[in-house]
Amino acid sequence: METLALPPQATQVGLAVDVAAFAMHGGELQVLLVQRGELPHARDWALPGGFVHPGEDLHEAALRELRTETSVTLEPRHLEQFYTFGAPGRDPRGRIVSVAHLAVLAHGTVDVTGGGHTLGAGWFPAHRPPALAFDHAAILARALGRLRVRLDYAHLALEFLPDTFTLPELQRVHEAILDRPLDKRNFRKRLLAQGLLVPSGERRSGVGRPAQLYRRAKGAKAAAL
Amino acid sequence: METLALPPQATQVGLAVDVAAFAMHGGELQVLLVQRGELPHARDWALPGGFVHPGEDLHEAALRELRTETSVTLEPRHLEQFYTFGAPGRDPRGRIVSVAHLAVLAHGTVDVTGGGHTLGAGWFPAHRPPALAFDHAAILARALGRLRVRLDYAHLALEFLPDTFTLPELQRVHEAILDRPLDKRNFRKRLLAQGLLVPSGERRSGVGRPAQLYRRAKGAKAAAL
DNA sequence: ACAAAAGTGTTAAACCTACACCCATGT
DNA sequence: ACATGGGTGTAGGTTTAACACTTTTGT
Repeated sequence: METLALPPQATQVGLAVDVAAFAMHGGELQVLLVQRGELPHARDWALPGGFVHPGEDLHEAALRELRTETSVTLEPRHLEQFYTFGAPGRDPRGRIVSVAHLAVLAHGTVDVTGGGHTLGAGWFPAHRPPALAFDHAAILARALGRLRVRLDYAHLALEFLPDTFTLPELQRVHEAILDRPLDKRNFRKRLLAQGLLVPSGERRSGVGRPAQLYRRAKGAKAAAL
Repeated sequence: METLALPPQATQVGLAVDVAAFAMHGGELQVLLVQRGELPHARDWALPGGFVHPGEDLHEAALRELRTETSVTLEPRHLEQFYTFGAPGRDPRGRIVSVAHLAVLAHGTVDVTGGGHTLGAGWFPAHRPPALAFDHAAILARALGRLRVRLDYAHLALEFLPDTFTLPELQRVHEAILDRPLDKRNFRKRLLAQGLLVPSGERRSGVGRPAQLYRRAKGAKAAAL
């Protein structure tokens, strides 16, 4: 079987992955961007990404690009392919098809620096990003849409937080992703009714009344897509 | 810009599209399959698909493969990319990445014959398909999942029917996609409450009381994804 | 007249939304 | 004591699910 040849009509294209990686910082939803060091679009900001290696899975490639183009070394809490961008003119270097991925990074993934052939890396407000290279603005917009859908559905909001967290913190994650305020009482009722959260100790924040800490209930895994 | 070269690390892969095309026949949800005429998997059934041409959009490629591998000449009523399959070992001929598409064909698209290098084409029960080539069983399973999600959401069920249709016919589409029975009264209430359907003339079916015909309300376009 | 499929309403439970005040802590 | 943010309940409207009989036609 290994000896079968590709048929002649098989278009060869460059295969890339791009990653829209999100995290919460300062109560805001932020997206991780890198500053390109090479043409085309040198010095422009872009989503981390690059070419898939031979024999490498798409998922692995996305993980690798995240690690090598930024200083992020921990595994993302969530990584999911969400759309493939393949319009013929999208990259001036030729036919390059990019499989876009959505990643959620653990809380505390703050320090990012460039790696590989990037000039730097940084966090930017996900809903108000700077100008982006290629068609990355469209990719980011679609990533945000997918993130919104996943909120209800799976328990993806928890992946933005440490193992233990307070309900107000979780609410801020939801609000940041939806980009609108939510009612505190209704939010609590809904989340606690789902039975995925169990209380633990107590905690004092810097200011105000201390909040109850929760962790995800054992045996609560994210729903299938 | 056109003169920029692909960087050396750009893996070249074969780029393909596969199409899971659905229609209703005999009250059942059916999927369109072709019988392969070439190695690998000669004589096995597979989703229609093939290599993207240079300069061709993914969407166009999916339309073309549908036309040339089967006798389907009308535009699909719906065509949407839903997932990209790129595991290194999925095709014995080498690294081939397939962007999978979901299509809905108009009611009455019955006669299908093979084209191109296929031995034939035919309709099969979508929920109980025959053995399929490559990883096409996984592709089909995911297509069915997406179809289910789109039911609620957009008004995709209407695309399975002719311009005018009865409510029991529409209900059968929903039931076929969900693969479970629905309550007649609740179904009607829900659908009519959406205000997307307007009644027209009357119609007699072969047997039993004739059913009211409906058409989609003017100005009701499918919701965005 | 009978067989076959279309059509029709009500009720209970669950869910969603809006809304305002008291509580526990640090300074 | 006061500023800060955490925590709590209720009522109205909407949505969902379960459920059985009558109507219209063709044979």
